[in-house]
Amino acid sequence: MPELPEVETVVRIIRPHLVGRTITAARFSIPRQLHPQTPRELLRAVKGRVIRSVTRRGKYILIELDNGTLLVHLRMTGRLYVRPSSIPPDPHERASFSLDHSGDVLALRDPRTLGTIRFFPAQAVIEPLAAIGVEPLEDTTDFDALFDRVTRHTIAIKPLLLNQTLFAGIGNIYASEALWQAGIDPRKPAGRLTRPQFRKLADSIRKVLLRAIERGGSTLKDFADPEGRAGSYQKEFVVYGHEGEACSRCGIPIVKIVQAQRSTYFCKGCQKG
DNA sequence: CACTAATCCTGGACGC
DNA sequence: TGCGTCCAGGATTAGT
Repeated sequence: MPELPEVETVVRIIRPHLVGRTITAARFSIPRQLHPQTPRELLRAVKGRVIRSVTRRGKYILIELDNGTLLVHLRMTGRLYVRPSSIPPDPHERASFSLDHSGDVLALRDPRTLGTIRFFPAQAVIEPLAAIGVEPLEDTTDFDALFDRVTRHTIAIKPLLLNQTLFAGIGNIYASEALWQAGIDPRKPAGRLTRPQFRKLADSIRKVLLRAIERGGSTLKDFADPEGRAGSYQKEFVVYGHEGEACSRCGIPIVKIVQAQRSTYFCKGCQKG
């Protein structure tokens, strides 16, 4: 479910409810989601610890404690939210952390149980983040270096955008949307992108993601922000899910293809670059 | 490196 | 109403 804008939305909303709070208890119903740790080990690591910060890196959520970091990934259907303990847990709630004082609960709802939670001690390397690529919204990127890395590949640009070691946080929806914005054929081999094309693509990615964050992310089936409100960016999808409809730029019907076992939506009329 | 398929799962949509 | 099939925002791995 969640790509960068949805994860960013979640982080912004839960952060003020979490920072400074102490975790007093925790429950986990699907041990596999904690692998390689056990529920007992994770509980022992977090109980009594104070939450220092809540941040995002790519699609990962980092909950920094006074003794280490909880690394949460929502995968396809995960939702992370804070609820009052007076509200009963959703049937699909797979993990919960009780917080001191207000009686709030930080909860992971995840019907497909593909999401993950892991704890890394303070001095440990957070290995899943080691190879994560550049943050698309930050302007500190060494553009030439990234261009060189991207154009080293021969695979099509769209599936390459899903590779988290280049741009971090782009998922299946925003990959299609950004390529349409940039007028680039998703089937084009990455190595054949010109420097101006890649520049335009990077700009389009930033614009699409920023706009989606403004809209509170996209809501398809499972995503709602932690306060239960839905994001609305899906109303602005130009190609994703619009197979057969006329392209808003050139009028040619949007087509759906499959690349690397994932759906890609694009316009053959105006994505010829 | 790249392509393909399979895997981890549940549930909603759709066709009959 | 019920059942079978397909599909889904992600990521990893095995085999070719």
